[in-house]
Amino acid sequence: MITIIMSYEKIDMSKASEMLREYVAKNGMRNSSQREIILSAFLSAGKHITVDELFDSIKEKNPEIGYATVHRNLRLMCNSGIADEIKIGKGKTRFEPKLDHKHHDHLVCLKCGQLTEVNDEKIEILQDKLAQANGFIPMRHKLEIYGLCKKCR
Amino acid sequence: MITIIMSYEKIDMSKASEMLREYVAKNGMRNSSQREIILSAFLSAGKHITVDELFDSIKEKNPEIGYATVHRNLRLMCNSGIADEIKIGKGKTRFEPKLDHKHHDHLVCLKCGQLTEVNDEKIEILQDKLAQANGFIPMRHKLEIYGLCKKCR
DNA sequence: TTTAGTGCAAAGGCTTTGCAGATGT
DNA sequence: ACATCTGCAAAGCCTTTGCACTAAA
Repeated sequence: MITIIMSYEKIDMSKASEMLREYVAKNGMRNSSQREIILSAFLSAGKHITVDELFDSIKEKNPEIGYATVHRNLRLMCNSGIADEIKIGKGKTRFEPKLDHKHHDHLVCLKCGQLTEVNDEKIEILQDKLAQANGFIPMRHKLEIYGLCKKCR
Repeated sequence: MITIIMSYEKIDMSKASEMLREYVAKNGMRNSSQREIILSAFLSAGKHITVDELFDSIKEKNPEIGYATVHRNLRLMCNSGIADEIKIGKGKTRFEPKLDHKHHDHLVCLKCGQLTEVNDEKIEILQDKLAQANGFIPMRHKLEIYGLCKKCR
């Protein structure tokens, strides 16, 4: 079955917040008000966001938060399993929420740059087989299909 | 059918050279001895190579060739269809010969970083279907499977 | 000759880090 | 109090560019 995911499901903020606290506690780290602001801004961004974009969106209400802090916390979120880092083509590194957000692949429009999330179980299964046929233990994967989107075709 | 490509087929140097000359001629560009040296070094490198690695390998015999020239010519080769740029994970940009080298996907070992090239027709077909089901015209794609290779499992 | 290519060094763009001061615990 | 986190600025790292010079055509 092919599933097309056009936009994010609502992210469970309290669960994400809890996961982050847990990770922070386990690793002898501390909480901070900035971290919560960044987490909240990231989860409500609702798209594949760059560090700059997130920084800018936070700057509006919290101009005291620095770029490095945003960057460091984004990395922390990746480590704690809340966020995923995606690098597509020559574009900047982007981040997306991982929690309550199933694995998916990306359709990338070469004209307008639109990112659409898609998923196909059959492909997932074949990918695992392909890896195993080469004595490889697959753990995760990344599929990007480049072309022209509905609007640009 | 699953095809596992462990290493490069022999690259046809004269054909690549010809293609490059053609591209150069069409675009009102000129030839240069450096370009031929870089092309030759690139084609005989026989692996996914970074600009630095290529630069270093050329430096041995031709220390007068600059980094920028290697970089510029690598880009030129991409534009002329001889090379492909690949960006995997957080690693540096790598380049690989495209000519006489079929489309393939990559298995990336998370432990040792080994890159293995693989291909599966069925996946290719499903990918096109997946894209089309979303009104998308697929043109090319990139699949990377991360995990543990034979040696590291 | 004319103009693209080269080599050097410097500038860009993004990511990461050092450090002094602020802040959780 | 003590170690982490923050904010700033500076450093890194890789890629790209400006410019005077070299060399194809």
